[in-house]
Amino acid sequence: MRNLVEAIRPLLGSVMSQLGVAELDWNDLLAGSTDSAFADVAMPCHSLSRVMRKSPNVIADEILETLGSSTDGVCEVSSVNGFLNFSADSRWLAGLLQDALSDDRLRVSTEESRVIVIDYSSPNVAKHMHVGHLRSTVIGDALNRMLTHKGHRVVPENHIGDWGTPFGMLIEHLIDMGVEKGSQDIDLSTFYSDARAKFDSDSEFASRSRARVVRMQASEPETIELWQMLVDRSLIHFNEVYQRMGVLLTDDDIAGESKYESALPGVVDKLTETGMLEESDGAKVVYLEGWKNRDGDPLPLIIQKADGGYNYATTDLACILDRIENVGSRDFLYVVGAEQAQHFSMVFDVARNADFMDEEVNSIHVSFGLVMGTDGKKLASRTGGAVHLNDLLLEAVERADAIVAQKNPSLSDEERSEVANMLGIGAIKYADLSTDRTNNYTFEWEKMLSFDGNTAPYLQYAHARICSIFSKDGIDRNSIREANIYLNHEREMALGRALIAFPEAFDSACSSHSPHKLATQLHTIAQAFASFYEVCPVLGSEGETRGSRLALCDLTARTLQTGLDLLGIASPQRM
RNA sequence: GGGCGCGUAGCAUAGCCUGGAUAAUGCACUGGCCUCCUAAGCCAGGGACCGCGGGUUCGAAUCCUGCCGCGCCCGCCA
Repeated sequence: MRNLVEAIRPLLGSVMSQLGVAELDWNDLLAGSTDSAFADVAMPCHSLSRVMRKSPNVIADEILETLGSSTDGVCEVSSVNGFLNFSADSRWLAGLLQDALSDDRLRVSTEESRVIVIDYSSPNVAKHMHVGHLRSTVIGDALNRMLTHKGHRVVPENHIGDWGTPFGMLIEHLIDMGVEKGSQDIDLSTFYSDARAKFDSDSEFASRSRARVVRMQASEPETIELWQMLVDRSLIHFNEVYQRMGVLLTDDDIAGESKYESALPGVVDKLTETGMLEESDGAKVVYLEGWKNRDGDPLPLIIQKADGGYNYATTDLACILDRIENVGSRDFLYVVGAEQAQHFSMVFDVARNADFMDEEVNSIHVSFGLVMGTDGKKLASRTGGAVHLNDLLLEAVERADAIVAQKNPSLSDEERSEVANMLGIGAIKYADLSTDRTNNYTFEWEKMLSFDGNTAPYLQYAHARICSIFSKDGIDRNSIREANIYLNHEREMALGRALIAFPEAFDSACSSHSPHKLATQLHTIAQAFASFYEVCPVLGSEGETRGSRLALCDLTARTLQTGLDLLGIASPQRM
């Protein structure tokens, strides 16, 4: 109820100055009510007792009296137990809804545009994407969509694991497999583990692999060609998964570790210049204030290993420099699991201390918890290995297909298959996005695909129901953009309140990088709609009521569709 | 041992940043509602010492602090 607070504030301001209360003493008190049963906006007057030397009850009464009729047409005001309660006036609310109705952006404002880099997904070359990449991909993609909608230029960066010592064995394995077959034929499901097994058991293979790493780092053309085959094969796989998921990432967003390889010595040089770099057991490291290891000794961030190789930390630092110097961004989001919190904290510290980032740079680790199985442990396949993401997506669509076939047999095979795709993928994404990302979440098919509760299908169903109203009577949705809205029924008011809160929920979701705040509001809207729809006939009503209700339906559908789209979830017209 | 995070009805969660009233939502449970726009739904009801103890405050799920429990991280992986 941000709008109502802002509408009331000036009215209250003049009253408070009449009563001789300083702005500082009351300004923060006016806020959305904690319980909508009381009011939309409330002001507890208890802390004013000290200033006004009266009881909260008397103060609230006095303010109410002084406000007089100034709030007419905006809200109704009452005084209860030392609280001033403000309830939105139906005409005032209807006015806002009409603004939203005629607005393509549904009253969502844009911010001054910034260039925001979002680091997400980050699968590994020569491996299948697995469940470990799910949350980063889903959350990162939602943030990409949300912040773009908020007016920013988002630069997605997909830091695929495409470099480092494992590639020696991967390339040698590729040679053993018969390169002439072409990269299309590489079977990623066992490629990495086969190579690893050979590396561990076959010393001849292992030494070839080590030699190959050296040749790779020397950019030997033949080796790079083989490496490229592995990358290309993997990109085909990544893109297949991204397309199935409906994720925005493309090959243009690939920023693998190899991209920064040539910049790594420069990072070492720069850190050497600052005098931060120290030597420890042959490695070049930075010691940071406040970090201790298990034994209580200072814990370093390793910049260059004793063997001359580099770590992830160095790549991250090179990447930070690249973003500032080449990408032109000062806002970095890292959508990476919570277990890497310490790593990022240390990298950011070094980057700031070395002046790679000044105070204007916002570098944020957007962390998230684990995907858990119903057994309470980290989700794994029956054999204990990582669950392949593609399998997970296929199963979701398959399960959705079976449900849709049962619930709505009238759909054609083609339409059912489209709908199943939207429902299945939407269900997986929504399950992830609808709870606070910092918590672990439990992966449960039955729950996420249920049509009851805070699930994607429930929201999609609400949207589809509205679409069917319009298609039933062949009403052109654009024709009601200028309709007058009248909120005469209690449930129309409730729906109106839910819809009005959409922009502020979205803003809050953006600023805290928490998609669940948007999801929660969408669920509230869908619930309010279902409740309204039950008792307020739309097509069966007449005159201005019919026009008004059609407008409410259109606004609800567009809000749900927009909101789901911002989360990366499709809204079927029928289901 | 140190650091970070989490702990809210049987289960899953929101609210915590920025303190405010009878702690919100969903699942599950109980009872009602389809000659009527998708019952894939709606309405009503029961169910919570907000992990435990201190402190700050007129007021604490929310802020501070000490415990307890769980998870993750803690030197050449990413």
